[in-house]
Amino acid sequence: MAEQAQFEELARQLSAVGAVKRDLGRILPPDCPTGSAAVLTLLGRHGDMRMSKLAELLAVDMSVTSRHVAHVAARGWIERLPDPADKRSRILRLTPSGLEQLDELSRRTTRLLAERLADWTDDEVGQLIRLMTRLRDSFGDCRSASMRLPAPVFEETTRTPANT
Amino acid sequence: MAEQAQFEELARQLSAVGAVKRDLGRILPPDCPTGSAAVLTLLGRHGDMRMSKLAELLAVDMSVTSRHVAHVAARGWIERLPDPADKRSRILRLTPSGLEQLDELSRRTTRLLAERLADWTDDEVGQLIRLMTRLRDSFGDCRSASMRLPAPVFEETTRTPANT
DNA sequence: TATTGTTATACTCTATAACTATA
DNA sequence: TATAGTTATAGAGTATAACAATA
Repeated sequence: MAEQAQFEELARQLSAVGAVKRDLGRILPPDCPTGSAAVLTLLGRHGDMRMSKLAELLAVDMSVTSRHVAHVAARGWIERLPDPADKRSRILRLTPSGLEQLDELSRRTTRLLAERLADWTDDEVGQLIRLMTRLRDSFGDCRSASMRLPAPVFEETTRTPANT
Repeated sequence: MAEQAQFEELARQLSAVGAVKRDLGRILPPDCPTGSAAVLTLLGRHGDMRMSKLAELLAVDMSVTSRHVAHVAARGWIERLPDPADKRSRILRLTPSGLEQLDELSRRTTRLLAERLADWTDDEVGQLIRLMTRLRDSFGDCRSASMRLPAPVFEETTRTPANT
């Protein structure tokens, strides 16, 4: 278990990484903000899926997902097919146009990262990816269906909750 | 130099880490959104500073900084002292009340991270911090006064800009 | 009655531009 | 003329709640 000072520093770095995300967002094509880019990326990586699945992957509320999806659908980058198994549901699928857009996103993002991380080794990038993925898992496991942990216990915590 | 697939994956993870940030934001005290928390944290870590310095550390426009600062100042968590060296400038300083608030932020954040990262080793957390810090530096160096690189060159790029 | 998805509303963060005061 | 900071305005992301259609 890490020390408190480390957790504070990690929180700081998590806050600060927003600047990097904004830099990446700034180079996106017009009409394709970060929310749309995330939708296209996830559809390209995981293939066709329903709204609810996409919302889970995005880790945002389905109302938010609905907005993003409407945006990319309006531009013809995805189509919303009826789900034969459930008429309430809709299957999301990238269109050829969406694939092109996704390629463009990929080119721009890759180019910026290659430029900025020019002095990083392959291994360092891999390490960062691995740790960020694990960080996400450590947080996401209590959201998704996994939930294999019985719920956090605070037996040893005599400290007051300090809930203001 | 890393491969393209790695950069794509890194971009994806950077996008996804937003979920973790939102989780951290949700546990903040009322009246203290993430912007305010960032201001308090940076003042606590770096001591008194001017608006412009804070804006640089936050890596956001000074207009944004001004808003956040106004918010925390209105709640008495910081004071804005005149700068004897420059009447246009203002020195930001945490108040005792601000220090209390900062302690509360620290407790909440640390508690959540300790809970979620319970199975992480001290070394793993340290690695993640180190790599995220370096990532930020790799992006930030072209923003701050450093600017030691002569500017990105695209001599070899025959590819069209594709500025759609 | 519960679930999938949409829409309306509100809040936070951010950037650009116009403006004030001072250097 | 240039810089430090503020304010007005606008755009994007997100969450909650109310709602429609279907399971």
